[in-house]
Amino acid sequence: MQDSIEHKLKSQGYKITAQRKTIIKAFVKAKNHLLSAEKVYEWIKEHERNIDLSTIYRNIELMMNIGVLKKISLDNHVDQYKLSVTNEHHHHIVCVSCGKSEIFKECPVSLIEKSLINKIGFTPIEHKLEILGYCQECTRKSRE
Amino acid sequence: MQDSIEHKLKSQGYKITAQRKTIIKAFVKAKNHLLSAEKVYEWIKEHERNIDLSTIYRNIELMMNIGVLKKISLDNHVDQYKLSVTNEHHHHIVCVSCGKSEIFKECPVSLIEKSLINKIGFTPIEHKLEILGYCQECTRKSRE
DNA sequence: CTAAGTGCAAATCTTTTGCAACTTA
DNA sequence: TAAGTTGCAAAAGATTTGCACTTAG
Repeated sequence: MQDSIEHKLKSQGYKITAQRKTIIKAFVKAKNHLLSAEKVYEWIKEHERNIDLSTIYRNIELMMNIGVLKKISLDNHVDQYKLSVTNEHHHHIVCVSCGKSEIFKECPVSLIEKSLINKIGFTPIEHKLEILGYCQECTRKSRE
Repeated sequence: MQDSIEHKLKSQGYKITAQRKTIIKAFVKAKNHLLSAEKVYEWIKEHERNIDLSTIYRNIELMMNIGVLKKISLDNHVDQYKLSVTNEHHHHIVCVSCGKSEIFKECPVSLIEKSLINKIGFTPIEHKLEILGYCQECTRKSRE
């Protein structure tokens, strides 16, 4: 995991710095818990040396660009992130209490709400579904 | 619409001020387009008198609290809002190009992605689905 | 009249950016 | 050594707050 991400960075011409390693490590350790930039910063400050927040933001962006990190914005003005190595389409079940998230690949909501979630003991209290794309008019305009 | 919202405010002991009326009007006029606080501010500045941004924020929060406004956070650090009078469970299809949104009540994603969306000419490019609730552990803890 | 609401200015909070100094390959 | 990266400080952008003044009921 750590290695494969570093390899991916290296293969795209990015340098492997101590800071980068540490930031990746923080996400690997977090497993499926969502981390905000601030949380990453604090984890690193506690477990390793200090890394500037701006460095963390820059590397989070980098990791998103190379496709190993996914952003999840809830409604609280703090972006959260987690590693996402698979290319398969999937969604996340996020615990609003502890921040832990799990991946599910069976997309339709009906499956989710009924069996899938109950099967793992998750108590859904709310779900957000936004479908982004182009409406009829904008689809037409973009063709012109 | 305008009246029913004002009535709801009044019935809960809030005063009907000129500013409040105008803010509601902006959302009513916007129909199903999402509006950010800034957009509301600009619309009002253009069509009516000036209202301070803080007043707009305070009233947006108020309207969310009484359940007539819904917040939709996309990934761009700008909260957007739209009137939501129905109590029925529903989701939104949001055009990333023009900001127009539509409600759909048939929830399962499979329906959405297949027929429903194509039926209305919407071109989905991405969809966000977050299910919020409590994971197994937190569910257990909350029972204790 | 008086509690609620507004405008203004300043504060907060998250995220971004410019730049000089420092590393990695 | 050169291009990429970092830390620091400052900026930016969205949202919130304190407070004196104003207004709806």
